[in-house]
Amino acid sequence: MRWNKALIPTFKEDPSDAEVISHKLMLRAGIIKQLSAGLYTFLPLGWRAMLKAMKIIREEMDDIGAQEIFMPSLNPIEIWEETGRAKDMSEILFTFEDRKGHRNVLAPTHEEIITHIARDEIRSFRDLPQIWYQIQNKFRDEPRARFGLLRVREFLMKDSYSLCANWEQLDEIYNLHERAYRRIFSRCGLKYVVVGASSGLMGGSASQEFMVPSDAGEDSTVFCEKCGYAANTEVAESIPSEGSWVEFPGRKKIHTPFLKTVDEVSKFLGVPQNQMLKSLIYVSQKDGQPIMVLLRGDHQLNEEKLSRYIGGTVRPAHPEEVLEWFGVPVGFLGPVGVPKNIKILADKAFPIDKQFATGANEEDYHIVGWKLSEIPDVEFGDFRTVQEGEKCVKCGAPLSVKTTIEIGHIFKLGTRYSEAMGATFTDVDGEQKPIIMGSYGIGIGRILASAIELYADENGIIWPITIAPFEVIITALDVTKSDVVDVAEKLYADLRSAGVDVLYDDRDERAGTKFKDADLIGIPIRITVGRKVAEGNVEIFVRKDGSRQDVRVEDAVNRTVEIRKKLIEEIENKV
RNA sequence: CGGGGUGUGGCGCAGUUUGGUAGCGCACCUGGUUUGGGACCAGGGGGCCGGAGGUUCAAAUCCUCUCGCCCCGACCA
Repeated sequence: MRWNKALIPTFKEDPSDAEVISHKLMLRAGIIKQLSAGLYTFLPLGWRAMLKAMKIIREEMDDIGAQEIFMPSLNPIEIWEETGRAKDMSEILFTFEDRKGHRNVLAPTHEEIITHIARDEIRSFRDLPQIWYQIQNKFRDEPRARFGLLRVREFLMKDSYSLCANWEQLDEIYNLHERAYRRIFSRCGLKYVVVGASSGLMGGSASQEFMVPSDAGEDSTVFCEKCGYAANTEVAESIPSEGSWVEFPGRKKIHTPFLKTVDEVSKFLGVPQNQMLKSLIYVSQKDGQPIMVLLRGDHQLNEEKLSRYIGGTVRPAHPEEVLEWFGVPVGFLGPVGVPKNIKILADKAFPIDKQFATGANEEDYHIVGWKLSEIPDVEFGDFRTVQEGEKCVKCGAPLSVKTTIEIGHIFKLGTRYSEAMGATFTDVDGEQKPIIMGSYGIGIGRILASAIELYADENGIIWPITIAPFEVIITALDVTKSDVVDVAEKLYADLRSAGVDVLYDDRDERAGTKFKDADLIGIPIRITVGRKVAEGNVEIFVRKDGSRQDVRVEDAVNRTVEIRKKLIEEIENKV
């Protein structure tokens, strides 16, 4: 491609409404252009990088025997009602009526459509297993699109689905995906970790996420440096800190006017924070019933864990609701003497035989000296969020918590969809059984964003060569000089013949502009054709390490091909 | 959805407090001088100031409503 004729709108200044590095650089480098909140056009450079990533994905998917298909994004809502997800996902589902008045959805994912195909086409265990995948735009009405390509409302996803006759097959195909995903992300030049995750709205048994550690990430992941344990905080476990505990001579009610927070009350009573019992009220979205959750005062609730326990989403109760149900304002709640119909859950990190201090269910009063073992009908579970520094459950080393970008997610779905939609097959024993499914997603735009987050420097993007929009840029300085142009043109033609992706900067711009632009858009190898052609030389510059070398014009193509090969190998060797 | 911010040529911003009909830098066009890290000189084009309504002789500026975008909190590739 000749830059002179290309659409590569670069900017010197940071755009005002970008926050994270990848977003700023993608806008500045002419990779993407925003249309509206969470909607972006991929400009030529961006789309070329996307195509590179897709090529890698297709190769690896095809390699595990997956078959590429293409499903409609426009779906009648009825199919989403069959599985109940029209309701479960209603918050993020784009829906609208067509001219006949039928309700439609723009698909946020494709389990339903896959199951629809499967229930018609799969008859026998002999038809299984199957892996079907597609690369398709997904639509999710995110409450808050942000951070450029990291969180958008329409995005390109590679999604695959496995259909199996038994659980062993599912394990096998799930593992195939895990391996394929490792290869895909490694070949895209990313650094990532595979972590245990929650299956959330997808349902199912096991799930793992592929995470790129980055400050721009929106997930938080717990890591053990020592043994390698890693899990999304939604599912992560840890050994809580010991805490310190005081003895109360007996049960007592204490006047605590205006003292509401754990911090205030613990100071006033002289009780360690960990010995305070924090009583939170949540509401089950399913039946609207209130739930009381008890935690150590120094711990934080994890809503995802709670909703998994409940089997449905939850929300914090409004203060008015609390007043209505308990007759006291938040801040003075406790498990002693709550109305009978209220479900009480306690986090297992609070020792059952230790005395606690908590609200008295009476305004301006707290109580001390009770134990959880004395509270009737309490259910125990893991409801807390792991905190930095707590001990690893596997090896006891201190854990760290980092933010991460989720680039891939694999799920063992089981029979949730096949049962809901009647997708069955005849097994060897002649029985009709629901197909056992798995689903596996990759956010392709996030691959690009992650690469930029990982490798950019103060001059701009540094693409891993495997997903770079171009592998080589020829920077012709002073295009008014015929010897420069002649050499540049010849290199351009010869490199393309050698199968190299080349961008030829043939613009009549000053050297500084061209160098800055080349750095900004992050092309891995730059060939500078300038005054050194007088001595028969050009310069080869490697973006990644800043190395430069002068080579004879006649050796330039070979040398460039060698460097390109080396850069690719550096990535491929890590696979 | 709640809270905060912002909207002025393609981009980044000033002007709004104190109404008088729009300005700066980058980019763009013409000519010239320059030419290995975002040049310089001269000239030029482009915006009725997010939208609607109102107040006023007069509105980017004041009032009302509305929309977009960004940021902070609950979801996901």
